[in-house]
Amino acid sequence: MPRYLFCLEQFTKGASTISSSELARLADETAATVRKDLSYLGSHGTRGIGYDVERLSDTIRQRLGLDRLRDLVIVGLGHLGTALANYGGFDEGMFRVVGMYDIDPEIVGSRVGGMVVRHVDDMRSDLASADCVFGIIAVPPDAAQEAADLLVEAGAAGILSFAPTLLRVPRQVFVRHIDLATELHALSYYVTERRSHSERRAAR
Amino acid sequence: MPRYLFCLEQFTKGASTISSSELARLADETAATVRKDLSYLGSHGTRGIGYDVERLSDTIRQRLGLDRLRDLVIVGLGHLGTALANYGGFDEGMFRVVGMYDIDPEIVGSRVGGMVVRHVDDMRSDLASADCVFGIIAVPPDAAQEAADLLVEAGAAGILSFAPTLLRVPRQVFVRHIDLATELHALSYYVTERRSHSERRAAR
DNA sequence: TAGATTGTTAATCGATTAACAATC
DNA sequence: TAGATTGTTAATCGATTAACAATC
Repeated sequence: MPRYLFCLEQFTKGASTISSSELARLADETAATVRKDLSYLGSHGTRGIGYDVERLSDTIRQRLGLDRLRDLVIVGLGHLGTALANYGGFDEGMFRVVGMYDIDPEIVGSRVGGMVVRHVDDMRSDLASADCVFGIIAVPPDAAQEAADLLVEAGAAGILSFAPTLLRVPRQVFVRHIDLATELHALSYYVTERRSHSERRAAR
Repeated sequence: MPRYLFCLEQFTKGASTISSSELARLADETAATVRKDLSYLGSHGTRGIGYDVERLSDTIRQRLGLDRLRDLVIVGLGHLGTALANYGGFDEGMFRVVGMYDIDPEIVGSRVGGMVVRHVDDMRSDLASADCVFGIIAVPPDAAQEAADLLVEAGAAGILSFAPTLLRVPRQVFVRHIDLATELHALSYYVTERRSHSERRAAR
């Protein structure tokens, strides 16, 4: 579902309406699946015409809980954290960075993207009044679990981790995990699969 | 499948054997599914004991085409590209960075992680003799399509893109796409879902 | 032998697809 | 009216699960 939204946002530059087959092509799906998924949203397209891009985007955003602003904190302001902090897509996407934390004295106190990096020890009190905060972990592997613990203590509702480490967190905290090695493995898998397919085809 | 490998690698510090239920817990799966998936690999566990961690890892790696070294190039050496270049997990994971490319004169010629960044125009000739190369795109959104085109021309077999842009590439090139906004959307979705669940539960 | 855990079958469940009436 | 495209049903396909014999 986030993928549909992503494709729609890419597409906005074009027409104001999109058909299920067009969206399917963009999202690498079949038209039938797209229609099924969208009808599940209770969303209303127009027969003979397609879906209103703007209206559909709004409906999906609402469904994803993106109708109100979400607060983000970034833990770890090395190269990765800095890159994430400077990522522009937050504004449109209904996220805003409300805090940046590090443990390195050289980094704490410096400015990244117009915001002063604070010490991780300040996180808990900083976020005491926040309602629903998402944490992004961009620290070295050894520090990832500690960062997760701090985020949990500070009341984070969800964590997005870029560290190649399995995190132990209470069940009520959602964790998503982006691991470069895993992504490369997946890529390698597809390429290997396809190659052996064409080899088999060539052998016939 | 890459996820199993990831979990196994995390686990290695412990015992030399792992049961389907343990692996299931780590990978957020059911024991039955794990056994089904692994049996599909033709892998052999031992009844009453479990799976040999080392042997299982090797089997999965082989299946993923990770039995031989894969070459990587990184396009875009800003903060994100630099973070990726310094990522340590390549060595164990059977990937190695063979080239770094940028277009900015301030970056071209500098050293990142012990390797000199070259100009994107050099990529094609640099990779002429390479067999199976994966490209990582870590450039700003506007430059992503251009980077993809260059990688395709240079003969990349797969592309991992961190740019929030839909890429047009020939069908034979595999693309994986990591978009921060999409990940956050997914996180937001789960949290929203769960919250409305517990509200419903509370309402009863 | 007793306990543990795999490998695999059969049953269930859910997701995808084809197809077409509804309708703009 | 003719063409296009949705929304939805019914059929198919695949994935997950339960369960248990096999066996270490």
